[in-house]
Amino acid sequence: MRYAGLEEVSIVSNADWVAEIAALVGEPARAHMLLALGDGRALPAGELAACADVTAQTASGHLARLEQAGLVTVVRQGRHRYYRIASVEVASMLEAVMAVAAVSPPAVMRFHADPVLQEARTCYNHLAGRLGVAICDALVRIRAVVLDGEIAHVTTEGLAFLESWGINVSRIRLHPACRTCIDWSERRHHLAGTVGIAIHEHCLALQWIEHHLDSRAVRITPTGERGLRTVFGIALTELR
Amino acid sequence: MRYAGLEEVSIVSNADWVAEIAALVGEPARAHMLLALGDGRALPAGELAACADVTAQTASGHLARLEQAGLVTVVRQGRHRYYRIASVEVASMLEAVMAVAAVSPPAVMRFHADPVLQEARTCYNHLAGRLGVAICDALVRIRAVVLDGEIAHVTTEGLAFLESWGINVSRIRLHPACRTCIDWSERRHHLAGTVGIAIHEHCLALQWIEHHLDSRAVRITPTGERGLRTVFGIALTELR
DNA sequence: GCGACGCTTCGGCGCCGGCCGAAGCGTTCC
DNA sequence: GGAACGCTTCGGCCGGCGCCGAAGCGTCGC
Repeated sequence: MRYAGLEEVSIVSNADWVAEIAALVGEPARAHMLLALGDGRALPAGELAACADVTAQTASGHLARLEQAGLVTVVRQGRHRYYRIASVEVASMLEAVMAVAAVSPPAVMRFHADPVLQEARTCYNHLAGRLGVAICDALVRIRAVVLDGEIAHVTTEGLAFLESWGINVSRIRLHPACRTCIDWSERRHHLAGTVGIAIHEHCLALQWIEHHLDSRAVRITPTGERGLRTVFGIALTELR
Repeated sequence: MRYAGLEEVSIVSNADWVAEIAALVGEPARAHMLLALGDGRALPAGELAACADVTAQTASGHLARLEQAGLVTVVRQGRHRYYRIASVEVASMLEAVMAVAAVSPPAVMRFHADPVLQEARTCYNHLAGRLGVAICDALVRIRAVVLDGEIAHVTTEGLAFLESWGINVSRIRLHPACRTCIDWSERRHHLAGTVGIAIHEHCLALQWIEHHLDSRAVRITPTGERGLRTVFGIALTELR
């Protein structure tokens, strides 16, 4: 039966294109390179080849395909070609695949809970891992934030707290809520969106964290260790 | 240099697992079957084989791999085996891949804008396509909802509107905000999360929409056509 | 100007995975 | 009880893809 011109139509070619995009990620060397770029940085082709443990020729071929499909962008700088994740959509897709990988059944569970990435890392533009989850938990504990499914609502106390910590909350005050990510390593939530990005950027500005040179892992500095304990009540030992 | 026991460690085995999950989606026959299940329904293996245009043996092998990896679950009912998407994470991953596929560069753009799926479909548990986007736009127009990146905030007027339409807003009132999805077919937002689900379920309850028997497409009934015009100011012609 | 470096292109090889025909198992209907 | 149906398992074939050595191009440092 038909309504208003609706017809029964196959979704064939969309599935083919979805398969093509997923297949680009579904090859270990390419996945390594994409995840290496996962924290938003730009890396040269040689370094990506090393990440993936393949030769420059192999890496070059893979990167060409990723670029043609729009998953990465490339900028030439002298003899170097710097690659980066092309869009937030691509980064989100990688996190989504990781979220699925993290909840795979124990029988085939081979997802390596890398202690360093579990402890603190960036999730494209915000903090993730145990640090990200601990900050989220601390904000919930002091009722700065209320979790509701995939949304985190910032309370009036929360705005005051963030402001006293030094974050400019003028934009957050307009819409005191943000997205959360399901953290694949902890299987709990960390803050994403406007609040998550603001916290990440503020931790960098305070030099509480440093970005690892060649990994998504994030280093917590001694200053950061003290600050996390003082401001959030987070002991570094609880992140290990 | 090291801080607090942090060590430089490769992310090798995580990438391998991400590649394995993505590769499961990255094969056209499996992608067809997964997308066929994308609206949350359960389908028997034979029907999935037909969706993917492969024999029962081929479909059986693919489904076994999907089940082993935890992407689908299976329930036996007599001689039939009914498969469904295993979790919200898997559904989100499929949407994330589709979002990337939709924004691929024009040079390799082969994503088929299926008119039926573009018009109205379900996105796992909420409305998507032109209908989903039109409802979102209408709510923004009457200031029932304010968009802020990936978050949609429900205003006081919005709560009143939804309540007068017949939705129980007691839960939404607690946290008047929800997630949005980037609609791959329209490249604009539609409402997901609590509000998106509530709207989808209410449209079903009012019999404004019907689920298509073997597709993610959603049928808009004559009752729905009138209701959409009356309540939301949406003409069916603007959805075609 | 020349050598070194970063990276790309070309061509070839080997392996893996998707396919289906045949056979088999469990369930249902007559 | 036997035929039909839904689906799984087995075995084999074939095409595609990932790999790298060799060669080449553009850039940079001395």
